[in-house]
Amino acid sequence: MGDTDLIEAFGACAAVTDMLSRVGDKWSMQVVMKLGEQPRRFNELRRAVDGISQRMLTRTLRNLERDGLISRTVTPTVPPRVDYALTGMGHSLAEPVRRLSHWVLENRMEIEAARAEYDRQDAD
Amino acid sequence: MGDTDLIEAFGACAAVTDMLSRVGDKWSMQVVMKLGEQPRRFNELRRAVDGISQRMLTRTLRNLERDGLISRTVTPTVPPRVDYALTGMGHSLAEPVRRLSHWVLENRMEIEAARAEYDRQDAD
DNA sequence: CAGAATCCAAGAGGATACTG
DNA sequence: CAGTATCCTCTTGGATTCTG
Repeated sequence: MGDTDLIEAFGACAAVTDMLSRVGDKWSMQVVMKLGEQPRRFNELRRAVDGISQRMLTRTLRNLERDGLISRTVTPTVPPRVDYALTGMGHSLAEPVRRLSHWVLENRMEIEAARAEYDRQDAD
Repeated sequence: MGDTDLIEAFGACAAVTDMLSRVGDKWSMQVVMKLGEQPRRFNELRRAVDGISQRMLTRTLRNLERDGLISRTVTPTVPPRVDYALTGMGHSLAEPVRRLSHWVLENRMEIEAARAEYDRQDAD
C-alpha cells in the first residue's frame, strides 16, 4: 500500500466518521425523514418534527443544505415563503438510514434487555 | 390509531434516535468495525483505533457492552487480561453500518463539492 | 495491563427576545 | 413567516495522574 492509498484510506475514514456524526446528531435524520415524505416550509417542518427548537431547526437545515442533502427555495413575498426539499443525494441517503432504523426496531427489545441486565449487575 | 400505537410509535422513534446517537458518536463505530475483524484486548484496541484516548475507549466499550453489542471477558491473572469481542447483535449491526459507510464513500466527492460551493456563496 | 479519578475546554442545544 | 442574536446549561471528549 503506497502513501497515496494511505492518504485515501485516511480521508475516507474521516469522511465516514464525519457523516456518521451528522447522521447521529439529534435532529438531522428526523428532518431528512420528514422531508422524505414531502417538501415542507419552515414552520410546517417545525410542527412536524416534535420538540425541535427554532434555533436547532435553522441550524440543522443549514448543515443539511451545506452538505447538498436538501434544497432551500426562497419566494420573496411578504411574508416570505421558504420551501425545503430533499435533493437526489438526500433521497439516496434516506435509504441506508432506513435500513439502520429497521435494524434498531428489530433489535430494540434485545438492547433494552441488555441494558436492564447490565444495570442490574451494576447495582450489586 | 389508539393510544397504545401512539406510545409504541413514540417509543420506536425515540429508540431509533437513541441508537443513531450511539452510531454517530465519535468512536463507537470505529471500535465496532475493529472488533468486527477480530476480538481484541484493551491496549490492542487502543492501538488499532487511531487517536482514541484511554478514557474514551473505556467509556465507549462500557456503552457498547451495556447495549449488548460487545462482550467483555476478564481473565484474572497478573497482569489482568481483558478480551473484547462483538456479540451476535454487534455483528448484525455492523452490516447496516457498512451500508451507510458505503453510501458515504460513494457520495463524499459530491458532498465536498456541495460544501465548497456553499462556502463560496457564503463568502460573497 | 486495564483501568478509575479529576480537571478542563469546546460544542450542542434550549429559552427568550427581537426583526425584515 | 422565517429567521437572527444572546444567554445559559449540560454533555463530549482530551490530558493528566494514580492504582490493583
